[in-house]
Amino acid sequence: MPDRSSYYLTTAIAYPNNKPGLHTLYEVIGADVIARWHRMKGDATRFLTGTDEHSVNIAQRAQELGRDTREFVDEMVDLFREAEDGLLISPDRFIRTTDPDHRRASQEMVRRAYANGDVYLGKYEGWYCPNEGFKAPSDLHETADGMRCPNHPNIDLQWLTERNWFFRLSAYRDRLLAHYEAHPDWVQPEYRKNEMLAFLRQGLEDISISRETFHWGIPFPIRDDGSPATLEDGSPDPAAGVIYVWFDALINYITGAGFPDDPVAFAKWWPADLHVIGKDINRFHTIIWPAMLMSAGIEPPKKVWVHGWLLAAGGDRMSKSRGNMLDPGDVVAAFGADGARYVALREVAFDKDTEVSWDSFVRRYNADLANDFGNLVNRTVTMASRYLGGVRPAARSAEASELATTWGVTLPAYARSLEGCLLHDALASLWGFVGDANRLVEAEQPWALAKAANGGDEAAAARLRDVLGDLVEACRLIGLAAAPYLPSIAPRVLEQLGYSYPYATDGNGGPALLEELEWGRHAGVPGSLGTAAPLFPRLETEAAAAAPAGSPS
RNA sequence: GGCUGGGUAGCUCAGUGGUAGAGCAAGCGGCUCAUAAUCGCUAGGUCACAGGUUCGAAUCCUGUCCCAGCUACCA
Repeated sequence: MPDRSSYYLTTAIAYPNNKPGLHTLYEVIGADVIARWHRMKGDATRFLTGTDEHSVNIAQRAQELGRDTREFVDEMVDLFREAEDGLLISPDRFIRTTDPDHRRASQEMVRRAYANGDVYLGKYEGWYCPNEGFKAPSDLHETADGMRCPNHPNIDLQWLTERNWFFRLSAYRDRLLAHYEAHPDWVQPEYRKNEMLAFLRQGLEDISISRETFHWGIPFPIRDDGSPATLEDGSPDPAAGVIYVWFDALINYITGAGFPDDPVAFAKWWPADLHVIGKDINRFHTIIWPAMLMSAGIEPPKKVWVHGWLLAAGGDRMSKSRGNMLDPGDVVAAFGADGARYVALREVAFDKDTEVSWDSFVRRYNADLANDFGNLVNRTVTMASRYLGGVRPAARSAEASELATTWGVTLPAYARSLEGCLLHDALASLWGFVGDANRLVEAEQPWALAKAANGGDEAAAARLRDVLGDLVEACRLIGLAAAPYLPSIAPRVLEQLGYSYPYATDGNGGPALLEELEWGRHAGVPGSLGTAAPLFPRLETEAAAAAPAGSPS
């Protein structure tokens, strides 16, 4: 047997300065679906998600609240983990940039870049807010009194120069362009790649990678003279400053693969197969990050997928401060974890921004999950139980069943979309098949066949078994195929159909999914149907589905 | 400002030269196995606006208006 192929994917790590909204977790839900798909296919899969905790804003926020920074982030990180648990996110590791191995990885990357001649001492100049540190000009207002910080308009800003270490990003322009040329699909969707190519062609400036005005960060491992920045007692020398948060944040992806402590694991997982990121951090991932890796003699990731955002009604960006975000807890409470995952990924295109609302989620849930799929399973199990005495009917052969023919088209389209990160298109393909199954019920009218069979019509009895067998098989296939999206409902579908569910709760173990998704895979296996029970209770649009206060409507 | 993409049915969107499409929502009808579910039918658009090319334009060209993204150190 050949080794299982490995698949390593990551999300961006979130900065935990607040309770996460659904728009933040959307990316993680999408990545989780991809991770589960690969696990079920039988790939050795590693899925990394986590938090980016070294931003000056985090330290600032903790200070405002009068809290110890570490204690504050621990609490915020718990909120993230709870929200992810509620959505059945299944990371193989939840990485925190405050983890000790990440400190080692970040310092090692600085050392390697330094050894390679790509790190040098320079100075960083800019407007400095005494309360917040250096501010980008784009974050400031120019007034008659000079430049002002929007958060502290009464304080005079200072033009300061700080000693900084710089990374020689400018040296990597041509190598990056060559990389883009050699790997034309490495940044997707295409228009996101083109934006970065345009940026590259303008030329690159070096970037600062250290800070010395605050100490919430990973200690910079090198002194001005190149010697290790370690004090006699082995502790880091605070005078050396800290690694700038962006440089350390990106490195989480290799820390999570075993760098530098575990070369065997690292060789297995790296380069990553997929980074799923938001459009706001494209440049960091597709220009700075590959240059950092090149400098350290490490291959760039194979693919970066840049997803869009959930927008509130009117096209506004969702945020806590705007008061228009969807609380994942509310969404899970109303739709269930599976329903929340489904509506988010079905309503929002994974390759661009989409406007969503509580109402659009309710409509989608009712139409696709309660009415189409949930009801299909319910009517199938009910009819088969009633008409056939609880014995599970076998599907017809693939040659004899029109549903099998349709499935032969549906599954490849579904798999192609999913593996191409078009997670919404994948669901659209699969739900087309749900409609085919519902139409078969109307065309065959099993209740009429049952009546005829009761009257002694042998042909009708045979046809009844065939039709219901096909429908049971269709439900099995849909339930299994949708399992990455509906991880807790899929086992219940199989159970109602009288099948055991062979995968663990994270999708690992069990037979290769694509084999299980062959029409009639278990047609010869006798079994009894389970009990029909609604999988997705319908939400009434007026009472039960009322949007929680504060949600965009 | 520059570059790129977009403005199509109430909603979300597909459709790159040949008589406007899907899903949802709405109305009507059928069926009864089912979560008032399902199946069928109907209605609904001067395809942002104005010119132009063409036998013919949502689709190509020009201009205008509007929206979004990119245009480097908040992350």
